[in-house]
Formats: sequence, structure tokens, C-alpha cells
Amino acid sequence: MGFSSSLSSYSISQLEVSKVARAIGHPARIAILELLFKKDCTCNDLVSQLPLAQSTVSQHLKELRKVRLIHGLDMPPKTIYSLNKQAYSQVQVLLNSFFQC
Amino acid sequence: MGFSSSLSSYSISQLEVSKVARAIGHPARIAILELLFKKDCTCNDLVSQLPLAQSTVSQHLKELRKVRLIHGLDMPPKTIYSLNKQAYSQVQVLLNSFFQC
DNA sequence: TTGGTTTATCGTAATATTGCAATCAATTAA
DNA sequence: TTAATTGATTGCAATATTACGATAAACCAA
Repeated sequence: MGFSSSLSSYSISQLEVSKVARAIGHPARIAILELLFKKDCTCNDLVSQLPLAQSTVSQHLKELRKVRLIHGLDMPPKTIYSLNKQAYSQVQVLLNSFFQC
Repeated sequence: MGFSSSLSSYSISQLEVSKVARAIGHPARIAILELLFKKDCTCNDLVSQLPLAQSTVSQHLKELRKVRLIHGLDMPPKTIYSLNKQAYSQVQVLLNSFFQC
């Protein structure tokens, strides 16, 4: 990222909050989280409900996995994606505590 | 943004959540919000507490103003920045309702 | 008036993000 | 085996973001 050179100037919690915020900072990723909240999906399931190409959706899934908001179960050639409910509520708590004080 | 061509494919609330998430998706902007939570500041006040040039801080302030998380009171040549506490708690509610269901 | 202070904006460069088509690897179906 | 399906990855282009210095506008102090 553009600020990687002065990463150390920010606190762990500032970095953490901004990292998850950035991860959900795209409408497609919000849409993916909402769809996965309803039920587990394969990548193709998601592609058919989003205005994006398969490779693009796969990329967004990768971003969400990177911050552990979702979980991919490998069943080749399929991957079953699901919400990581634990991480999900941790993020909820994290954002809440940021906005609380 | 890169997804502006298919903006209409997303719901208002998906766009809204992702927009505020993106606004707080940078550690400098998180730091600014935290500093403004403690007390109102001028741009220079913030510059002296951040590892960034004045023009960069001004740019971040503009982003935060764009989503109305902060408020700028013009007292030329100074501008007094403060949290927009109302918008702040609206964002809190917005994110909570997203994570709730 | 002149000089200092403050902050927004402009110009520019470096980097990151987003999106797609094409392809590859791994599996299943025929 | 051969063909089809699935999804990750690669390569690439377009655009957005981040950061800085320089500058301009608006005010105050001397």
C-alpha cells in the first residue's frame, strides 16, 4: 500500500481497524458477505448473482479470506465458501470499540 | 472508482456501507478520527501529530468530510475540525446493522 | 504595506485496486 | 480416455489512491 513506508507510525489497532474497513470497502465484497450470510456458496454461485467475471469474484474472495472474514473449504474442483462467523463478530466488536471511544 | 460502471447493480445500502468503510480504510484517517474525538483540531495540529505532510493531511480531511464524518469550521486562515458526532453514530449504526444480519 | 500563518488546491509520481480474458490444474461425467 | 466443470492464477489495461512540494488565497501582526 501507499503508506507501507510509515506503517510503524500507526498503532496496531489503527492498522487493524483500517485493514478490515478496507476489506469491506467495496460493494461487491459487501454483497458477497451478505450472500454468504444467507448460505454457503461456491465461487460460481456468487458469480451468477454478481455483475462480475469469475476471475474478479475469485479475487474478491481472496481479499476477504486474507482478513479471515470468510472461509474456503476445498472440495476440488469446487470450493465451498462460508462466513467465518467468529472472525465476523470479532470485526463487529473491533469496529464497535473503535466507534465507542 | 473502478466499479462505477456497475454501480447500479448494487443496493443503496451496499454502496453506503462500502463507502464509509473505504473512508475509514486508512490508518491516517483512523488516527485523525481518534485525535478529533479527544478534541477539535486545526489541520496543523493534526500535521504535528501525524507522519504526513500538510497537503496530505488536508487531503485525508477532505475524504472524511466527503462522508460527513467530520466537520470543518472555517475561521480563516484556520479551519477548526471536529467530529460530526451525529454522522459518527449513524455510521456506527450502519455498520452494526450490516454485521447484525 | 509587508511579512507571517494557515490551509486548500494543483501538478506529478509512485503504487494499489479493480476488472477481464486466457489459461492451468484438479476433478467429475460420459 | 475424452470432454466438461470449477476455480485459482497470470498478464494486462484502466483507474484510483496516496504522498509530496509548490503555490495561491485569506487572514493577522507589525
